[in-house]
Amino acid sequence: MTVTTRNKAASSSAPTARTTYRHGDLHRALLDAGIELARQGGPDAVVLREATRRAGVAPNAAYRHFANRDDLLGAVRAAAVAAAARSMEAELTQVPTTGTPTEQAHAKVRAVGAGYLRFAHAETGLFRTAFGGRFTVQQNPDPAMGGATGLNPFQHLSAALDDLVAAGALPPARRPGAEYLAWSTVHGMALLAIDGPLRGTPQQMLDLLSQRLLDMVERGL
Amino acid sequence: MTVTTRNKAASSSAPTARTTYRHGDLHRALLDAGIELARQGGPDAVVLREATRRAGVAPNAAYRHFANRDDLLGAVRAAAVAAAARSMEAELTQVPTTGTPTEQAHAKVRAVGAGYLRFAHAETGLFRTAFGGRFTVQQNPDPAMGGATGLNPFQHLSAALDDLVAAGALPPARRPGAEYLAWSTVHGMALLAIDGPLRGTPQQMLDLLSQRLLDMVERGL
DNA sequence: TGTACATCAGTGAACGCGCGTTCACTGATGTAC
DNA sequence: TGTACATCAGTGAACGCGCGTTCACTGATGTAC
Repeated sequence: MTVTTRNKAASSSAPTARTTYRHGDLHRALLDAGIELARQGGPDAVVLREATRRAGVAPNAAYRHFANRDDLLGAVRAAAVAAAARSMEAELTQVPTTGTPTEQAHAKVRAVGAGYLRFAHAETGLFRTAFGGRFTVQQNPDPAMGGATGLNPFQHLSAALDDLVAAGALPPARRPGAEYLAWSTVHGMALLAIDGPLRGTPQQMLDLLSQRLLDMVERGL
Repeated sequence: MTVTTRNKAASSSAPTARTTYRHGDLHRALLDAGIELARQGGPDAVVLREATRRAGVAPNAAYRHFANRDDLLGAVRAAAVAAAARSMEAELTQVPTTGTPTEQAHAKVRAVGAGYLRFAHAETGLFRTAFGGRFTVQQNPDPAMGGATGLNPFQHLSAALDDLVAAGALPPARRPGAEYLAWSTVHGMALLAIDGPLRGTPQQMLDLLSQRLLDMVERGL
């Protein structure tokens, strides 16, 4: 590989000096920079000029790859939603395959909720980017919002609730709309812990509250 | 009343031309303008220059009454929290005084939750100002955040849960932290309905979901 | 294999915007005598 | 009751900031011959 080869490897968001006139993969670099900005400061921190600065490029170069600032933010948001999906998947893989179908189904619902809360806590900036301001995660979504399994967070939750019905642990009559009841609950707690009165609460206490919250959902659904 | 009398009546936020050099009650006028801005556009819309514009005054005149933009926003936020408290109180007065203590206690908890959700829906901008970004509503709060009864939203919820324990409908062991479980639930639904996937859902459907959500909380606590 | 050329990714300079905030001021008001 | 004066609420002008975005450009790259 010669020095003047298209530096596809230079796609990191670090402001390393380019050796080539062309960047190589500026689209990716801008997206990565945007994701990093969102990680640290939430959606408002996704500033087009700052992303180009980090990519080591003139501000207007971004317009070769994104229509405008909103377009970049949308791409960052999709990445954030996908990261949330992956967090859920990480919890889902921990669910033991032993136990009755009912136990497994309950464990899956808890895993989805726990993954959501864990993501909110561990990646506050991305969480706020994904679910903070105006957002939509539909049933027929942007594939960019899926995790490794291709399912987005909403779909993971739906699948878990479907399992609950299949296992006979949730009356079918109560199934419609149950996503929104469950989602409301964890969403609210996530936000109270990030921005609200639970901010600064010790992690141990938050974990306890989260468990009680998931108990409440199981019992209440 | 002569023309040059201090126009204390001119404290509305309307940009009516002043007849006097002094404004009369600019503090109030700026606060009212700020509240109106928050009503329409949430916390970010509380722009100091716009508030002075609406008060018919030079931009820097605001600094006679507020330390800076954040100070004004804080005052607007307190007013928004107080408005939320009043919304809860409006629901609480509807609770019938007939019925067993247990029934009444349950009804009060529902009323507090319903007031919160109603406020979020009816006054979206104020709701987001009060509970949208970083916020705190403590147990020993700014009295400016209380409603007509002097209690703030958090205190209303706490009182309702205390009643539930007193009526024997909630085991005392489950009382600590129950505020946060209940609050999470309605907070999450409020936000999903304002900014999230439930945005645009018909009011009828939202009311139904809200009732099911409150059912879930009652059953699950 | 070498050369001419079209493409288009990134450059450099500039724009208008609205914001929060500071400065030295002016003039209406209320008070002390 | 009238007058001098201190107070301080609101003025007018200006600042620096960083943003998103547009313009005409330049020069590296890949391709057609």
